Amino acid sequence: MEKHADTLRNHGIKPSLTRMLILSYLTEEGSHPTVEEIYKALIGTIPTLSKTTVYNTLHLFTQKKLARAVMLKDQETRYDLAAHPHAHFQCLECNTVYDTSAFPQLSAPEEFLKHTVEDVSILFTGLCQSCREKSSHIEQ
Amino acid sequence: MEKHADTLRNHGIKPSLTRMLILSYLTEEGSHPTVEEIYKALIGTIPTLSKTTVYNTLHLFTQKKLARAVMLKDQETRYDLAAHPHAHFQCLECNTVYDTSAFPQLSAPEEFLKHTVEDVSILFTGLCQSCREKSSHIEQ
DNA sequence: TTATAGTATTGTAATCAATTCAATTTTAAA
DNA sequence: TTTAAAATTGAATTGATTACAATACTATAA
Repeated sequence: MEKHADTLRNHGIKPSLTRMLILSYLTEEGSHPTVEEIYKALIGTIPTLSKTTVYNTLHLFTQKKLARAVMLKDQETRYDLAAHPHAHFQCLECNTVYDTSAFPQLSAPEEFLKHTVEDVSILFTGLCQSCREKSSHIEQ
Repeated sequence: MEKHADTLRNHGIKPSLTRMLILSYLTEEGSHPTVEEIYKALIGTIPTLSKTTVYNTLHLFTQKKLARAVMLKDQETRYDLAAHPHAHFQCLECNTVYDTSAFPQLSAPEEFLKHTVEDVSILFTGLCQSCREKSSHIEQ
């Protein structure tokens, strides 16, 4: 837990219990959770937790570059730790999101060099293995 | 206009006037418009146009792979023609979106090869030239 | 032409993620 | 302590999107 406090301090964030638990969830639980998921996971531990606090905290983390908003073909925004950049693959059939461990090598196009590029996000979409197998079954 | 009708037919979409005008807007007007922008642009020409129709049409276009939903750090979904894939740069300060003409060369990571990758979207984020200049002015 | 079925369009109501904001609680410093 | 600043809360609101039932349009066959 002290590890999380340090991480927060290192990013210029005062380590409250709520913040440590949200960071802990981002670190230890499954990737790219939504605000709703985080809220539901922590309301048992922090009975007074408000969803607004989860929103506030994730905005703060994102601003301080501790977390990153992952944009998917989805309604809800999802969050990842900024320390582990990875590309995503999202199945358009079942909406499951898969991660890469490695981040594809990619440099910014020349046209963007005049801007200050701080981050890149890469999203592959298509049909996942499991959905492809299911649909080929049906068609036969 | 007949050109647009052909494009629609080629994608298995029956060419109604509304659909042609929406396609025309996507083709000729600025990139990645929102539903709201398309609606406002066309309500003068089609006075009975409903926003639901714009939503329906864009869903249809996307499904038929004529258009693509562009995911940005934004509330509103934006749409582009699928025929012109390009990466985007979005300024986190002013939210302006810049395009590339060229699409960065990028192959799917090995871990994704078992899935059927149909599309890739790439989003660079940071501070655009104009905002960087503005903010350096202020700080001096 | 008329009837009919299928498709497209419309508008209202509902949904739901996200934000606003004022009130309350907590924390830390004087 | 006292006080000010920061963090958290919750209710109300916003705004994009969807659901859905009603209406309008289109095309084909009798």
